[in-house]
Amino acid sequence: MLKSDRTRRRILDTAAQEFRQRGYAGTKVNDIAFAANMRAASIYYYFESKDQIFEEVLEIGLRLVFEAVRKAVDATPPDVGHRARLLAAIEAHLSMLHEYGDYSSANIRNFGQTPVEIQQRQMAQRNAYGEYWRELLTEAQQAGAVRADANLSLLRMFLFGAMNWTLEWVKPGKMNSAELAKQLCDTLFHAE
Amino acid sequence: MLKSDRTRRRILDTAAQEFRQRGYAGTKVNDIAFAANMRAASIYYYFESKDQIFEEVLEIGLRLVFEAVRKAVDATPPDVGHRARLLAAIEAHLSMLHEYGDYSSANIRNFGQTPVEIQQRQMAQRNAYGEYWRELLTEAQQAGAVRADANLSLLRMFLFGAMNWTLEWVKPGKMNSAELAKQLCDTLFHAE
DNA sequence: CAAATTTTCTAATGATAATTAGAAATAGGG
DNA sequence: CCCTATTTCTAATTATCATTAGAAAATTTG
Repeated sequence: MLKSDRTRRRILDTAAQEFRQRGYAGTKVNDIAFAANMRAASIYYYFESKDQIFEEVLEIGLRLVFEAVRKAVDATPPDVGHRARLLAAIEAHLSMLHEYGDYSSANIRNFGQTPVEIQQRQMAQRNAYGEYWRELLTEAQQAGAVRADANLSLLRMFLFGAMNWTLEWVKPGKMNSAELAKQLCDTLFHAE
Repeated sequence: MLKSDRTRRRILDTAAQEFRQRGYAGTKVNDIAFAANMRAASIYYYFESKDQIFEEVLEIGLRLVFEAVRKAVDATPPDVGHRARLLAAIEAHLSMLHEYGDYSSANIRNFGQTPVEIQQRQMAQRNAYGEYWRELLTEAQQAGAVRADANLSLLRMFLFGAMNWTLEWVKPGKMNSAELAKQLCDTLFHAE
C-alpha cells in the first residue's frame, strides 16, 4: 500500500472520530490535522475541502455495514432457515457498526444535520440499504420466520432503531454482537 | 403571560429547531435571532450565551417527555394491568417526543456531541429517566406482563432505540402515537 | 404627559476557521 | 550523491461568529 494511501486513510479515520464526537460543523480541519499528526494545509493535498472529507466518511460509514450484511447473508447455506439468515444479517450489522464505530456513528448522528445537497447524494445508498432489508424481511415473513400479522415497515424501523441506538450505550470494546443479535432477534421476531 | 416570557419562549422554540436541524456548533446565534424576528444582540438580553440556550433546550427536551410519561403512568387506574401501563408510558413518550420534536430531537441528536461539562450537568436527569423505566419494566416483569426470561436492560435499550428512532423517519405531523405504541408494545413484550 | 424601566438595535471587537500560495523538506530511482 | 516528484509546512487571506458597548426605541408607571 502506498504511503499516500495510508496517509489518506489516516486522515479519514481521524476525521470520522472527530465528526462522531463533535459533529459536522463542530469539527475543525485543524483538529483533524493535529489528530493525524500534520498541519491543516497538508489535508488539502489529499482532499478538496472539509465537505469532501465529511461526505466520504458518511459514504464509508454506510457502505462497510451494507457490504458486511450482504456478505453475511450470502454466506448462509441455502438450507438454513430464514430466521437464521435474519440473525446473521443483524449480527453483521451490529458487528460492523461497532468495528467501524466512528464512521457509522458519524453517519447516523450527523445525517439529519447535513446540508441538503450532501444528504441528497447519499440518499440512493441509504434507500438501497433499506430496500435490501425490506426484501430480507419480506422473504422471511413469507417463509413463516416472522409473524404473518407483523407490519414489516414498522418492524424494520424498530429494528434499525434498536440496532443503531447501540452506538449510544454499548461501551467501546464491550460489544458482543453475537449475543446482542440473538437477543434482539428473539425479541423482535418471536414467530413460532 | 409576560411579553418578555413569550419572547424568551420564542427564542427557545426557534433555537430548538435550529439545533435539531444544524447541530450544536452549526447553529449560529444570528440564525436563531432572525428566525425569531430579532437581531443577534437582542438574544443576549434573555440569555447569557449560546451555550446557555443550548443547555436549556436539552433540558426541556428530556423533561417534557419524562413529565408526560410519569403523568400518563400515574393516570392509569390501579386495576389496569402492567402491560397497559407500559403501553400508556410508550404512547406518552412517543407522543411528547413528536409534539415537541424540535426539543427532543435536539437533545437526542446532539447529546453525544455536546461539550463534556454540559453533558455532565444533564446526566442526573438522563439517569433518572432511565431508572424510571427500569422500575416500570421490573414491576411489569414481576407481574408477568413481560417474559420472565427477558433481559430487562437490553429490552429497555431496544425500546429506547425504537422509540427515539421514530424522530428520524416518521413524517412531521404524521405521528399516530397510539397505533405506533401498540405495535411496538406487541412486538417487544409478547408475554403470555 | 414625563420619568423610569424594559426591550431592541447598530456598530464594533476580537477570535477562530477554511482555504490558498508558495517555499521547504523528504523520498525514491538512477 | 543528484534529480525529480511527492509530501508537508509556514504564513497569509478572507470570512464568519459570539459577544459587548452603548445608543435608540418602546413600554410602563406615576
